[in-house]
Amino acid sequence: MLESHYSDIRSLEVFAAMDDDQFEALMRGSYVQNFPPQIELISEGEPSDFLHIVLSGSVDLFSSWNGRETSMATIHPISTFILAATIKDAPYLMSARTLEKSRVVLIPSQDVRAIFMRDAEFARAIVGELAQCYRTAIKSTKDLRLRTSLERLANYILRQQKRAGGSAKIELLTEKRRLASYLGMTPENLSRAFKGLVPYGVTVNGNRIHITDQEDLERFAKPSPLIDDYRT
Amino acid sequence: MLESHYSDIRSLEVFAAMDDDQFEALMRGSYVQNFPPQIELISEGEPSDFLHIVLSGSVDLFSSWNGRETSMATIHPISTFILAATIKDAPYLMSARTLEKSRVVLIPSQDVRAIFMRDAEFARAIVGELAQCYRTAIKSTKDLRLRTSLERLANYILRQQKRAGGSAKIELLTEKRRLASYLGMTPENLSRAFKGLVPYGVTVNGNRIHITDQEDLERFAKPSPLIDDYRT
DNA sequence: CTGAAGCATTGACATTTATCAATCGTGTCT
DNA sequence: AGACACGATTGATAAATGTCAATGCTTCAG
Repeated sequence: MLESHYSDIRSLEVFAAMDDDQFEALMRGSYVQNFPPQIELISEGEPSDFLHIVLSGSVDLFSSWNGRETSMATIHPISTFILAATIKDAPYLMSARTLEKSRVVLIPSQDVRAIFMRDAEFARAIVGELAQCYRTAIKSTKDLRLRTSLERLANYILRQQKRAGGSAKIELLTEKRRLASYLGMTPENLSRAFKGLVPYGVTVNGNRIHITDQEDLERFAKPSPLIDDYRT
Repeated sequence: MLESHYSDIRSLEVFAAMDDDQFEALMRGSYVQNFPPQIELISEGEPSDFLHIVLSGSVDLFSSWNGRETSMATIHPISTFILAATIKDAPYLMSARTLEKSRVVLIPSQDVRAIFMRDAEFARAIVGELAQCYRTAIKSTKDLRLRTSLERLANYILRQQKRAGGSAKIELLTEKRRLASYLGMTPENLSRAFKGLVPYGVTVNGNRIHITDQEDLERFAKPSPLIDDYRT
């Protein structure tokens, strides 16, 4: 693998504290590949052969059952995904597909596990990462169980606004059909939900969202750090 | 703390491999307490002062938002809970209450974090535990997103049956109102869902569930190891 | 420029789920 | 035994969400 990405990857929390030699070893065994959009990188149920890192582009994690499909999360650069399956040497619970042209690092799971056993700093870093993933999953479950679809959309908009710096005008970076799936509803209902937010100070035009009444929206959405703050 | 529980706790996967001295140190700083039923042990949002271990009885993890409440999981002996919050030194995302008279070990979170930094074996064991928790959370999200309430109930019954050894007659160990909350529905709908399963070979009488047609139920429930097998 | 493809939107309708109120059943206390 | 408390069930109704079909709007290839 080209050394040009080393520093980017190294700056990830999971790899930051580990031993130099171990990191080199990990990188030497890994591959970097470019994928076109809509390529299925992994399929749920398969053994976890590689730990993945998105360097550029974006990746959708989704799951299927009985002919239905749901989008579980979107991975943006630079981050790893399916770390838990790699560590436990267990089958993937989600499938992954590129949303756009993406550059992805593949690190053989065996190597990750071997170095996990050797390098205590690496092990500790993985603890931090997994705890984060777990807590994010719990938050997402709370979002789903405690809120209606309208409330989920309202809070999603507020989260995106925060990520974008707090401006009253933000842009949707995902297709609406995928956003609908992510929010646990149909595209038709997402359309209606956007209309349902007009009384609370939200207007939509294509990908542009305009928050005309921040206070009103927040009063309706009732965002909570225990659900909506993905950093803690 | 009394030494009589040491071996029980030590046999937990998280504590099994760690250094003897470190384990002793952890135990020396911890408390064992007996709680009556319906006591709120922790509240979401609070700082995570203690790692908890249920020795006997059972504990319900639940969350609230905007006046609504949902049961997230039930903890049975012997297991830890809220490990992620302890390790990250972050606020609890869920509240916990005893369901029955319960014996609980409280280990100061500071001690856990200190020993986590010192003992590499402990750190690795925590990785295993967190990966497990994460994967269980993902499975539960898939259950919720991909299945109707009737399907969730059907699969719940099959999981309980497996846990109970596979007999055609099993007993519900939880109140129906709490089961309803856990399955993401109202008690009224749980009643109707049980009736809705009669055509697929399930009859209910109080706490007793009788699976009269195993094949039919499985054909309807379509259980999947990627959702319903909590061990992998 | 034009047509085809694909997503988004809308309306009508069906299904699922929640809510409210009443009733039933069971166990407990006196 | 009788009264009470409490969860479970039932029925009627409302609200939320999904489905289907038709239409609108962009984008992009030819």
